[in-house]
Amino acid sequence: MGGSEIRRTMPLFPIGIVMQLADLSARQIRYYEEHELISPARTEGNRRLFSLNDIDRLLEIKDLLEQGINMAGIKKILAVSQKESVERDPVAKKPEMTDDELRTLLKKEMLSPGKISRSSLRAGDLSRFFR
DNA sequence: GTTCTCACA
DNA sequence: TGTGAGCA
Repeated sequence: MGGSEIRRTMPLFPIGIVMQLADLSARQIRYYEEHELISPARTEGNRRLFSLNDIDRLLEIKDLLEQGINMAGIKKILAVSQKESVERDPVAKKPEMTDDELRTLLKKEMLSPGKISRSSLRAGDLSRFFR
């Protein structure tokens, strides 16, 4: 296991930030959670906290959804992705997205068309990820 | 101000 | 999926 794994699973972002990064409504994000497509952590106050992995998954879900795949299908595909990373030979090299690639993807999301109002984001939340 | 759950003129 | 209510 790479030490970067903990960085990706570390609960960091509230739903508001995730909404902007993944360009999904809070309703959708919560809906996907209900269907166990994601499982964000919770604060003591019951607020959801998403990790980079959660966001990565959300983007994947969004992608599949735009391809016309329904919840059942996505759930299945995501399950396979999970299974593959688990069954993946521990010794073998993992053809997985690197942290850097993930950051690049998120950065791209922030700067993608329609997100000119991203100024509020630079304030803190992600600043340390895109130094 | 933000997020949460619940419910639907 | 959106939206609004009523809380914390």
